Amino acid sequence: MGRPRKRDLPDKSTRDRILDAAGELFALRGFDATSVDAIAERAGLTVGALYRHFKTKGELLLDVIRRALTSLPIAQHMRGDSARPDLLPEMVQLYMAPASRKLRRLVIELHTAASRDPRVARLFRDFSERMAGDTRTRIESGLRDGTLEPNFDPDLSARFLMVLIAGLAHVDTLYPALTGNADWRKLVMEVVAMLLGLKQHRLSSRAGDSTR
Amino acid sequence: MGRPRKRDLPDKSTRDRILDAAGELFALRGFDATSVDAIAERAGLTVGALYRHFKTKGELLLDVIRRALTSLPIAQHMRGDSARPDLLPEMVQLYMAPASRKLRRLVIELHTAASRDPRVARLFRDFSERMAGDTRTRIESGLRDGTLEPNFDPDLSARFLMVLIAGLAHVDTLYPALTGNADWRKLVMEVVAMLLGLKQHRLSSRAGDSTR
Amino acid sequence: MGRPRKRDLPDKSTRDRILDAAGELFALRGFDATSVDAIAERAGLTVGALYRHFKTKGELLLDVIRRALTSLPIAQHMRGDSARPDLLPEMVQLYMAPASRKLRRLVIELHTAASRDPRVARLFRDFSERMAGDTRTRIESGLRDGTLEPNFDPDLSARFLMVLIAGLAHVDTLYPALTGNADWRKLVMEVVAMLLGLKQHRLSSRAGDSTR
Amino acid sequence: MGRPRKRDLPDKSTRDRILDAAGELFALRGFDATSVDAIAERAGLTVGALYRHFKTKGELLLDVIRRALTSLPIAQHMRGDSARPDLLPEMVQLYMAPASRKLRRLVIELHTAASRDPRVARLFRDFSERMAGDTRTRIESGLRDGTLEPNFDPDLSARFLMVLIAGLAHVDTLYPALTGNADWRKLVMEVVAMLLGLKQHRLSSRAGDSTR
DNA sequence: AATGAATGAGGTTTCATTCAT
DNA sequence: AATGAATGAAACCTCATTCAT
Repeated sequence: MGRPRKRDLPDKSTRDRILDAAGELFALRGFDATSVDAIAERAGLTVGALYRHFKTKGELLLDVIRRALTSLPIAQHMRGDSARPDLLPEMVQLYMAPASRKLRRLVIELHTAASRDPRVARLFRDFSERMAGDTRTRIESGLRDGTLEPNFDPDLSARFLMVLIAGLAHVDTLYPALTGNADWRKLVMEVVAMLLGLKQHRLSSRAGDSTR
Repeated sequence: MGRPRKRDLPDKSTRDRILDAAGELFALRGFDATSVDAIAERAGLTVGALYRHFKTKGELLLDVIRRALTSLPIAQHMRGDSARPDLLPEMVQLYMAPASRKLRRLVIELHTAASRDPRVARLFRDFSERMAGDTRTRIESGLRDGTLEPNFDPDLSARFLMVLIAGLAHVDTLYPALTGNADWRKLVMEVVAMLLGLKQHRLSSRAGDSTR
Repeated sequence: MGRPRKRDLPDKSTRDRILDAAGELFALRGFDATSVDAIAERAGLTVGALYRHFKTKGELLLDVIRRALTSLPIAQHMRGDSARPDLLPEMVQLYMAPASRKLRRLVIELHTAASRDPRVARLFRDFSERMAGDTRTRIESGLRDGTLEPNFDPDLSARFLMVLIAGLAHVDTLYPALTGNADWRKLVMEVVAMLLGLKQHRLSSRAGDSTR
Repeated sequence: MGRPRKRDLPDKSTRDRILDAAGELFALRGFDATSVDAIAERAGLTVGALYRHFKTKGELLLDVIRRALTSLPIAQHMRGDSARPDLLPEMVQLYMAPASRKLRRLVIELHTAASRDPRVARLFRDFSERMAGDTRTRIESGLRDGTLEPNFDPDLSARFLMVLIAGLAHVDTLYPALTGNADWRKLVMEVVAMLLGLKQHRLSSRAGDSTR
């Protein structure tokens, strides 16, 4: 009882260790199926300590998501030069990679959490809006410098991209085989390119067109 | 204790009443957050009665999903003449309608359940494969009779459509305003048309293309 | 619903079929662990029917035991000529046989039930008294005709025999290997013989004595 | 909700309090008929607390029995000098005393539990073997130093003693009056003495023999 | 800042019993 | 005499949360 006798020095802050643990478990088993004890154990401490850092399990979820939304590879990626529209296809590419499986899992959990808890929903909507805005800016920038020839309204295209990403999160559940299928990834990239009006891609799409 | 004296005649079978109640609640609050008591109460029974019809809560979920997968408007829709590829856009249209909100909610719950329970995952994958197969057949049929000029492999296109539908389920969470936006629906339909190679749509897409 | 459409003619009375089923299950799994549904199913009918024959599960246990106490091989055996004391060792012999395992199991269940339910306890005590009385009569009869030379009070010897039988019921749990061990059975028989003062046995006991 | 503000200091460890409570109730009403709530209440806790100490009710039974088997007066008694065979009759004497009623009750419960749960059966068989081995050692020791002149194989005699003890556990159910009967106890002791080949007892037995 | 035993409410499941048919 | 759906109470167990240490 009392403070721990010693312990391998925790290079990360306790708070971060908890957020990491919770994030992994929420993504793995879902919010409801993850017990506070399990989180504490994975973080290397006990419930009591956890409750010194987070008021309730719900708050913890909120913080996990808050952090995920900013540290998500997608979000990170987008923080780059907002004038470069070519980062958009790159981001989708990255997101579809077999290695991003855990990321896709977390996105699903995020959506689920948002559909349950209004506070999460709020956070999530704000994030989604920011993402849509950023994407729109990139499209418009591409339009100005002639890199893109968009077929559709940039705002709606941007939102479509986000919806598509939401759908792609479910690929592992729907068609597990697709993750490793190069043709599949190519198809998705074509659609993205068509959506943005990316020039060289449209050509490649035409080419594919004529061969059939 | 024991049997009740009588009761207002339940026109539907008890089993169906339970499945209805469970379906609604699962869609509304999710599997974990729905208590067996709540289901029983909504079905107008006691828990004990529920357990005479379903071995466990998990089995109940399985049966709810089984039924949903066959009675889902989408599935129903697809049961029509398999030679008519124009049903595909129609189906997507229907799915995006504001009125289908509950349906989209259930689809999310389905995905979540599938990512938790391997048995649900199995059921779901089978269903998804069937849907993909059916869609592919329609595309190929359109290719033969000249209605479609697909740009891509019909099988992959079919799967993309399913992934897109999964994504569209999240529209209410991501961008609630889109549901009522006609331009948005038009954009989605264009993408679908492009995917299938639906002739007139491709032209309209081209047209939009040239105006910008 | 209603009466059954037909069924394989039940040669035994329904009541007996229920008692048989209950007896087997009680012996197998114990009273508490046996559900009324299981009994009904094994008897080839449904709960409702069972409850037409027995008021409660407790009453059913009582009747099972009542019947067991009269139809038990032991009891049957004892019904023979009450002047023949040699039936006593025979009975013990029979009781120890590997084939009587189920019987021993039921005896344990009986004891357990008696230690739980005062009504069963009453029934059981009456039965035990009868058995002790019968045994005492046999011993006294042997004493009169010179077959036996009892070392102890016949009444106490008789009771000791019953206690020993209770203990022997636990052999399968305590030392499963003993059931098939001839030396073991011989030892028990020696003790029984010594208890009753059975003449030839005492000699054989003496013989064994001297060889060691 | 949450932890209570304080409480009368529980001198015993919580774990022990639970084991005590469970032991008493199991002996009193049997395993099945004892609810976890009842145990918790008797131990002065809530169920939740109980479950922090024992994984399931079954594990609790196992631990109760484990503790009983080592702390049982019988087992304690036997831990004494293993060269003193005279402890055996003493132990039986103690076991038959009216005051040992609860002990006998627990022994029955033990047997019942063993016949239900294979894990309990295992524990119990190990214990029984140990007891038999110890008893045999004592008999052989008595044989060497001339205190005993066993009539039978020491190993079988030892096992018979254990079976007899199992039977004696049922005395309260079979013939409640015997517990207080000195003649009865004398008879049992004679049989034990005869079994072990205890010299003076054999003589007294012989003596009784000749007077009849 | 951390421990971990304890609470209390709620979850899923089982089951003896009843009663309309 | 039989069916079997339904009841309601109680069983076992889990878990977020608190608090003395």
